[in-house]
Amino acid sequence: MKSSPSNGKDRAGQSVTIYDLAKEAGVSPATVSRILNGTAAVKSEKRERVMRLIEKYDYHPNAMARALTENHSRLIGMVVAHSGNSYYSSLFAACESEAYQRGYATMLMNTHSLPALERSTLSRLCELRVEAAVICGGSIDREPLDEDFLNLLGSVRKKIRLAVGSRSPLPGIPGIMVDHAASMDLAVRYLARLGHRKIGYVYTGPQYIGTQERLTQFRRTMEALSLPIREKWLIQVPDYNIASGAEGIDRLLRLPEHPTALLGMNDKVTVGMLQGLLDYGLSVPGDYSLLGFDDTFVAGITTPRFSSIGYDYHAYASLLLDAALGDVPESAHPMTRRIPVYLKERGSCSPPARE
Amino acid sequence: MKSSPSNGKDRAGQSVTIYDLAKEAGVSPATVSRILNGTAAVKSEKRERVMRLIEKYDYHPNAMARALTENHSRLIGMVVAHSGNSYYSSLFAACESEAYQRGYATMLMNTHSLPALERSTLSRLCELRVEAAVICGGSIDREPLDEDFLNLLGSVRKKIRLAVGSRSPLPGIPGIMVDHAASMDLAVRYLARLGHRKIGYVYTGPQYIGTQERLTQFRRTMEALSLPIREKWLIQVPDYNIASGAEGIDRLLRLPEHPTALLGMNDKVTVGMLQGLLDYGLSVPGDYSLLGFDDTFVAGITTPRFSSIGYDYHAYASLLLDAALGDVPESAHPMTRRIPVYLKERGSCSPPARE
DNA sequence: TTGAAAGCGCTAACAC
DNA sequence: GTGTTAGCGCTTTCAA
Repeated sequence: MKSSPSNGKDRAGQSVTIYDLAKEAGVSPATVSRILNGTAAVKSEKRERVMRLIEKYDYHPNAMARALTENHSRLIGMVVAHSGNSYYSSLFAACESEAYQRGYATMLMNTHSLPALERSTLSRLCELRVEAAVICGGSIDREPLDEDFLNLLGSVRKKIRLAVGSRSPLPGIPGIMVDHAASMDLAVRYLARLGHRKIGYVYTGPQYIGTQERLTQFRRTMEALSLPIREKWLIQVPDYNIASGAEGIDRLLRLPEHPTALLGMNDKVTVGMLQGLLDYGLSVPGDYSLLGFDDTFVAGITTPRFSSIGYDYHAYASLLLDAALGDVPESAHPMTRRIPVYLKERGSCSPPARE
Repeated sequence: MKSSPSNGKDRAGQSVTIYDLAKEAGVSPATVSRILNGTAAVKSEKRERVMRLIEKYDYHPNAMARALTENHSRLIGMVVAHSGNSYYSSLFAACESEAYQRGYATMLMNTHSLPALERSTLSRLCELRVEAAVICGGSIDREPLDEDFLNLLGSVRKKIRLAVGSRSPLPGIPGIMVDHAASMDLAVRYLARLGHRKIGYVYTGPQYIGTQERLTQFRRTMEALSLPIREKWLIQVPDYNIASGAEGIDRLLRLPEHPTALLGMNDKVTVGMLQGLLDYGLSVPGDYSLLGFDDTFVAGITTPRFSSIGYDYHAYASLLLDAALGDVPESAHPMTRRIPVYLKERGSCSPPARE
């Protein structure tokens, strides 16, 4: 027999339930539920009485209990490599806002690109029965994909919907990804249009898909424009950070011959490159034109500011959630959608002064 | 009568339960539960059998159901003003990591400092029965505190533990806050030690507690050191952003007499100030010494880099979670703990060149 | 050691 | 319109 959980006075820390409300209002729990959800018409007199009690006790329905019966949690999990990083935090902010509008709350979890953490985080999300998880950064970006990770994704996908901020790793898991090829094409053609023929590129993480796509496209566009590709000017540095950018410049300037325009893998690397150039007493765009990728706000705070290839985080977030929440049959072909890119000019590129 | 929820073959999308495991292993659900939680000794033979099934089905216990019976969700809510902002995203990253270590998952929600969103967000967290919520930014920082908001906090506090990244707003709600007075004292004394007597300060948001504490301390320390306070050099600008910093410099340079050292409310404002100075063809620290607050990474990417007063985000996060998860009796006196500050030198301050 | 059964707070199917 | 009742998946007495 079901009896009111809090009989008589409230038990400490125990929250009010629909049974409490029902009893005090002299109606059944079902009626309270109907009022709460607008599931069916209820006599306005009773509705009034219940509403007053809801006010009085500042009643909040228990989302867990609700999720248990309705079989949906209204929760979305977002697992990123480093939420402290401005790329991920901007993307998350956009996703959170998208999710909120659709009535979902968002859990954000960091993996620091550690496979063990990726595994346990995904496991936690399964336990929480999130309705979908969005994965950005970490193993998902590796090329080729790690087999263990792929297995993990496969088994997680059986339990919860998944979408990734990368190319689709598996049938049934849609991917949304920046159009890296288009971004590189845009960058190179822009510099070429300014008159540059000698273009250098400082890049990182050859094990990541984005890097590979950009590098490939770099060669393609250079060739398409009949510009010479100098392997020495393609400089691979260890990390996605400022120090690596500076290191890239160091190595570049030691070469006998230099390019007239420079591309940096992302804004952080480009900041390092800029600092490196300035430390050598060189000027931008006087001595070198400089162009970054991602168009984060840092491109606007260096001196000089630098131009950067960017894309719309809100569009990205929106597609990511559509993909995560949408109905993607498990059998669907791997499907990757691309985010379009744009060029934000800030005056760090000009026609080459030297040959 | 209780019967296995998935009788026979798995129903689509329906997940495996302890009943399924129990039935297939030929034990009772209670036994499975005991194995899962190590609540009681179970014959290793049965344990083996169950474990194998857990593997086989990649079983994940339903955290919602568990939360419902155990009456704790292992969830923490973090509500911030703008998670895209590097101050909040760094703080969140630190909190998430702290929470994860303690076995909690974290929900991050943005309020954009909108009272309506603050209210609905807190409401949502109550429904989710998070075990604690941490509030940073928005109304919680206003001085004086809005009465409606205070009421809201009071009623939320009755349902879930609360901690705020500001001063304690109410008995029973602990506050953890940067030691703004100490930070300003450190800043002014540092400049004074370099020989500066004329110090200007560009600040924002006089309706916020941090601003007020800094401004008050600015006057105090200046007085303590017998330095002249010039009201004209205390420049109030509208926003916490780059444009405001530049505006501050504009207004300052129009004055007949100028200070030799400049303080910026936070790093973003300071970036704007730096850009403003450079735009006027002035140099740092040649013409003006410049010092910021928060020591975010932006202080290291401008040219020149600038020194800034900072504090340890991890210590901050750790105290915040201690406070949120700790046992704070509702009757406890308002209690605010302060985060110590440090000075990070990056060469943007030197002895004054002029009088 | 183990199982049966009650209950966590809510929704929904099924009467009336 | 409204109440009764049976779960949702788990933990936890209480007995055995």
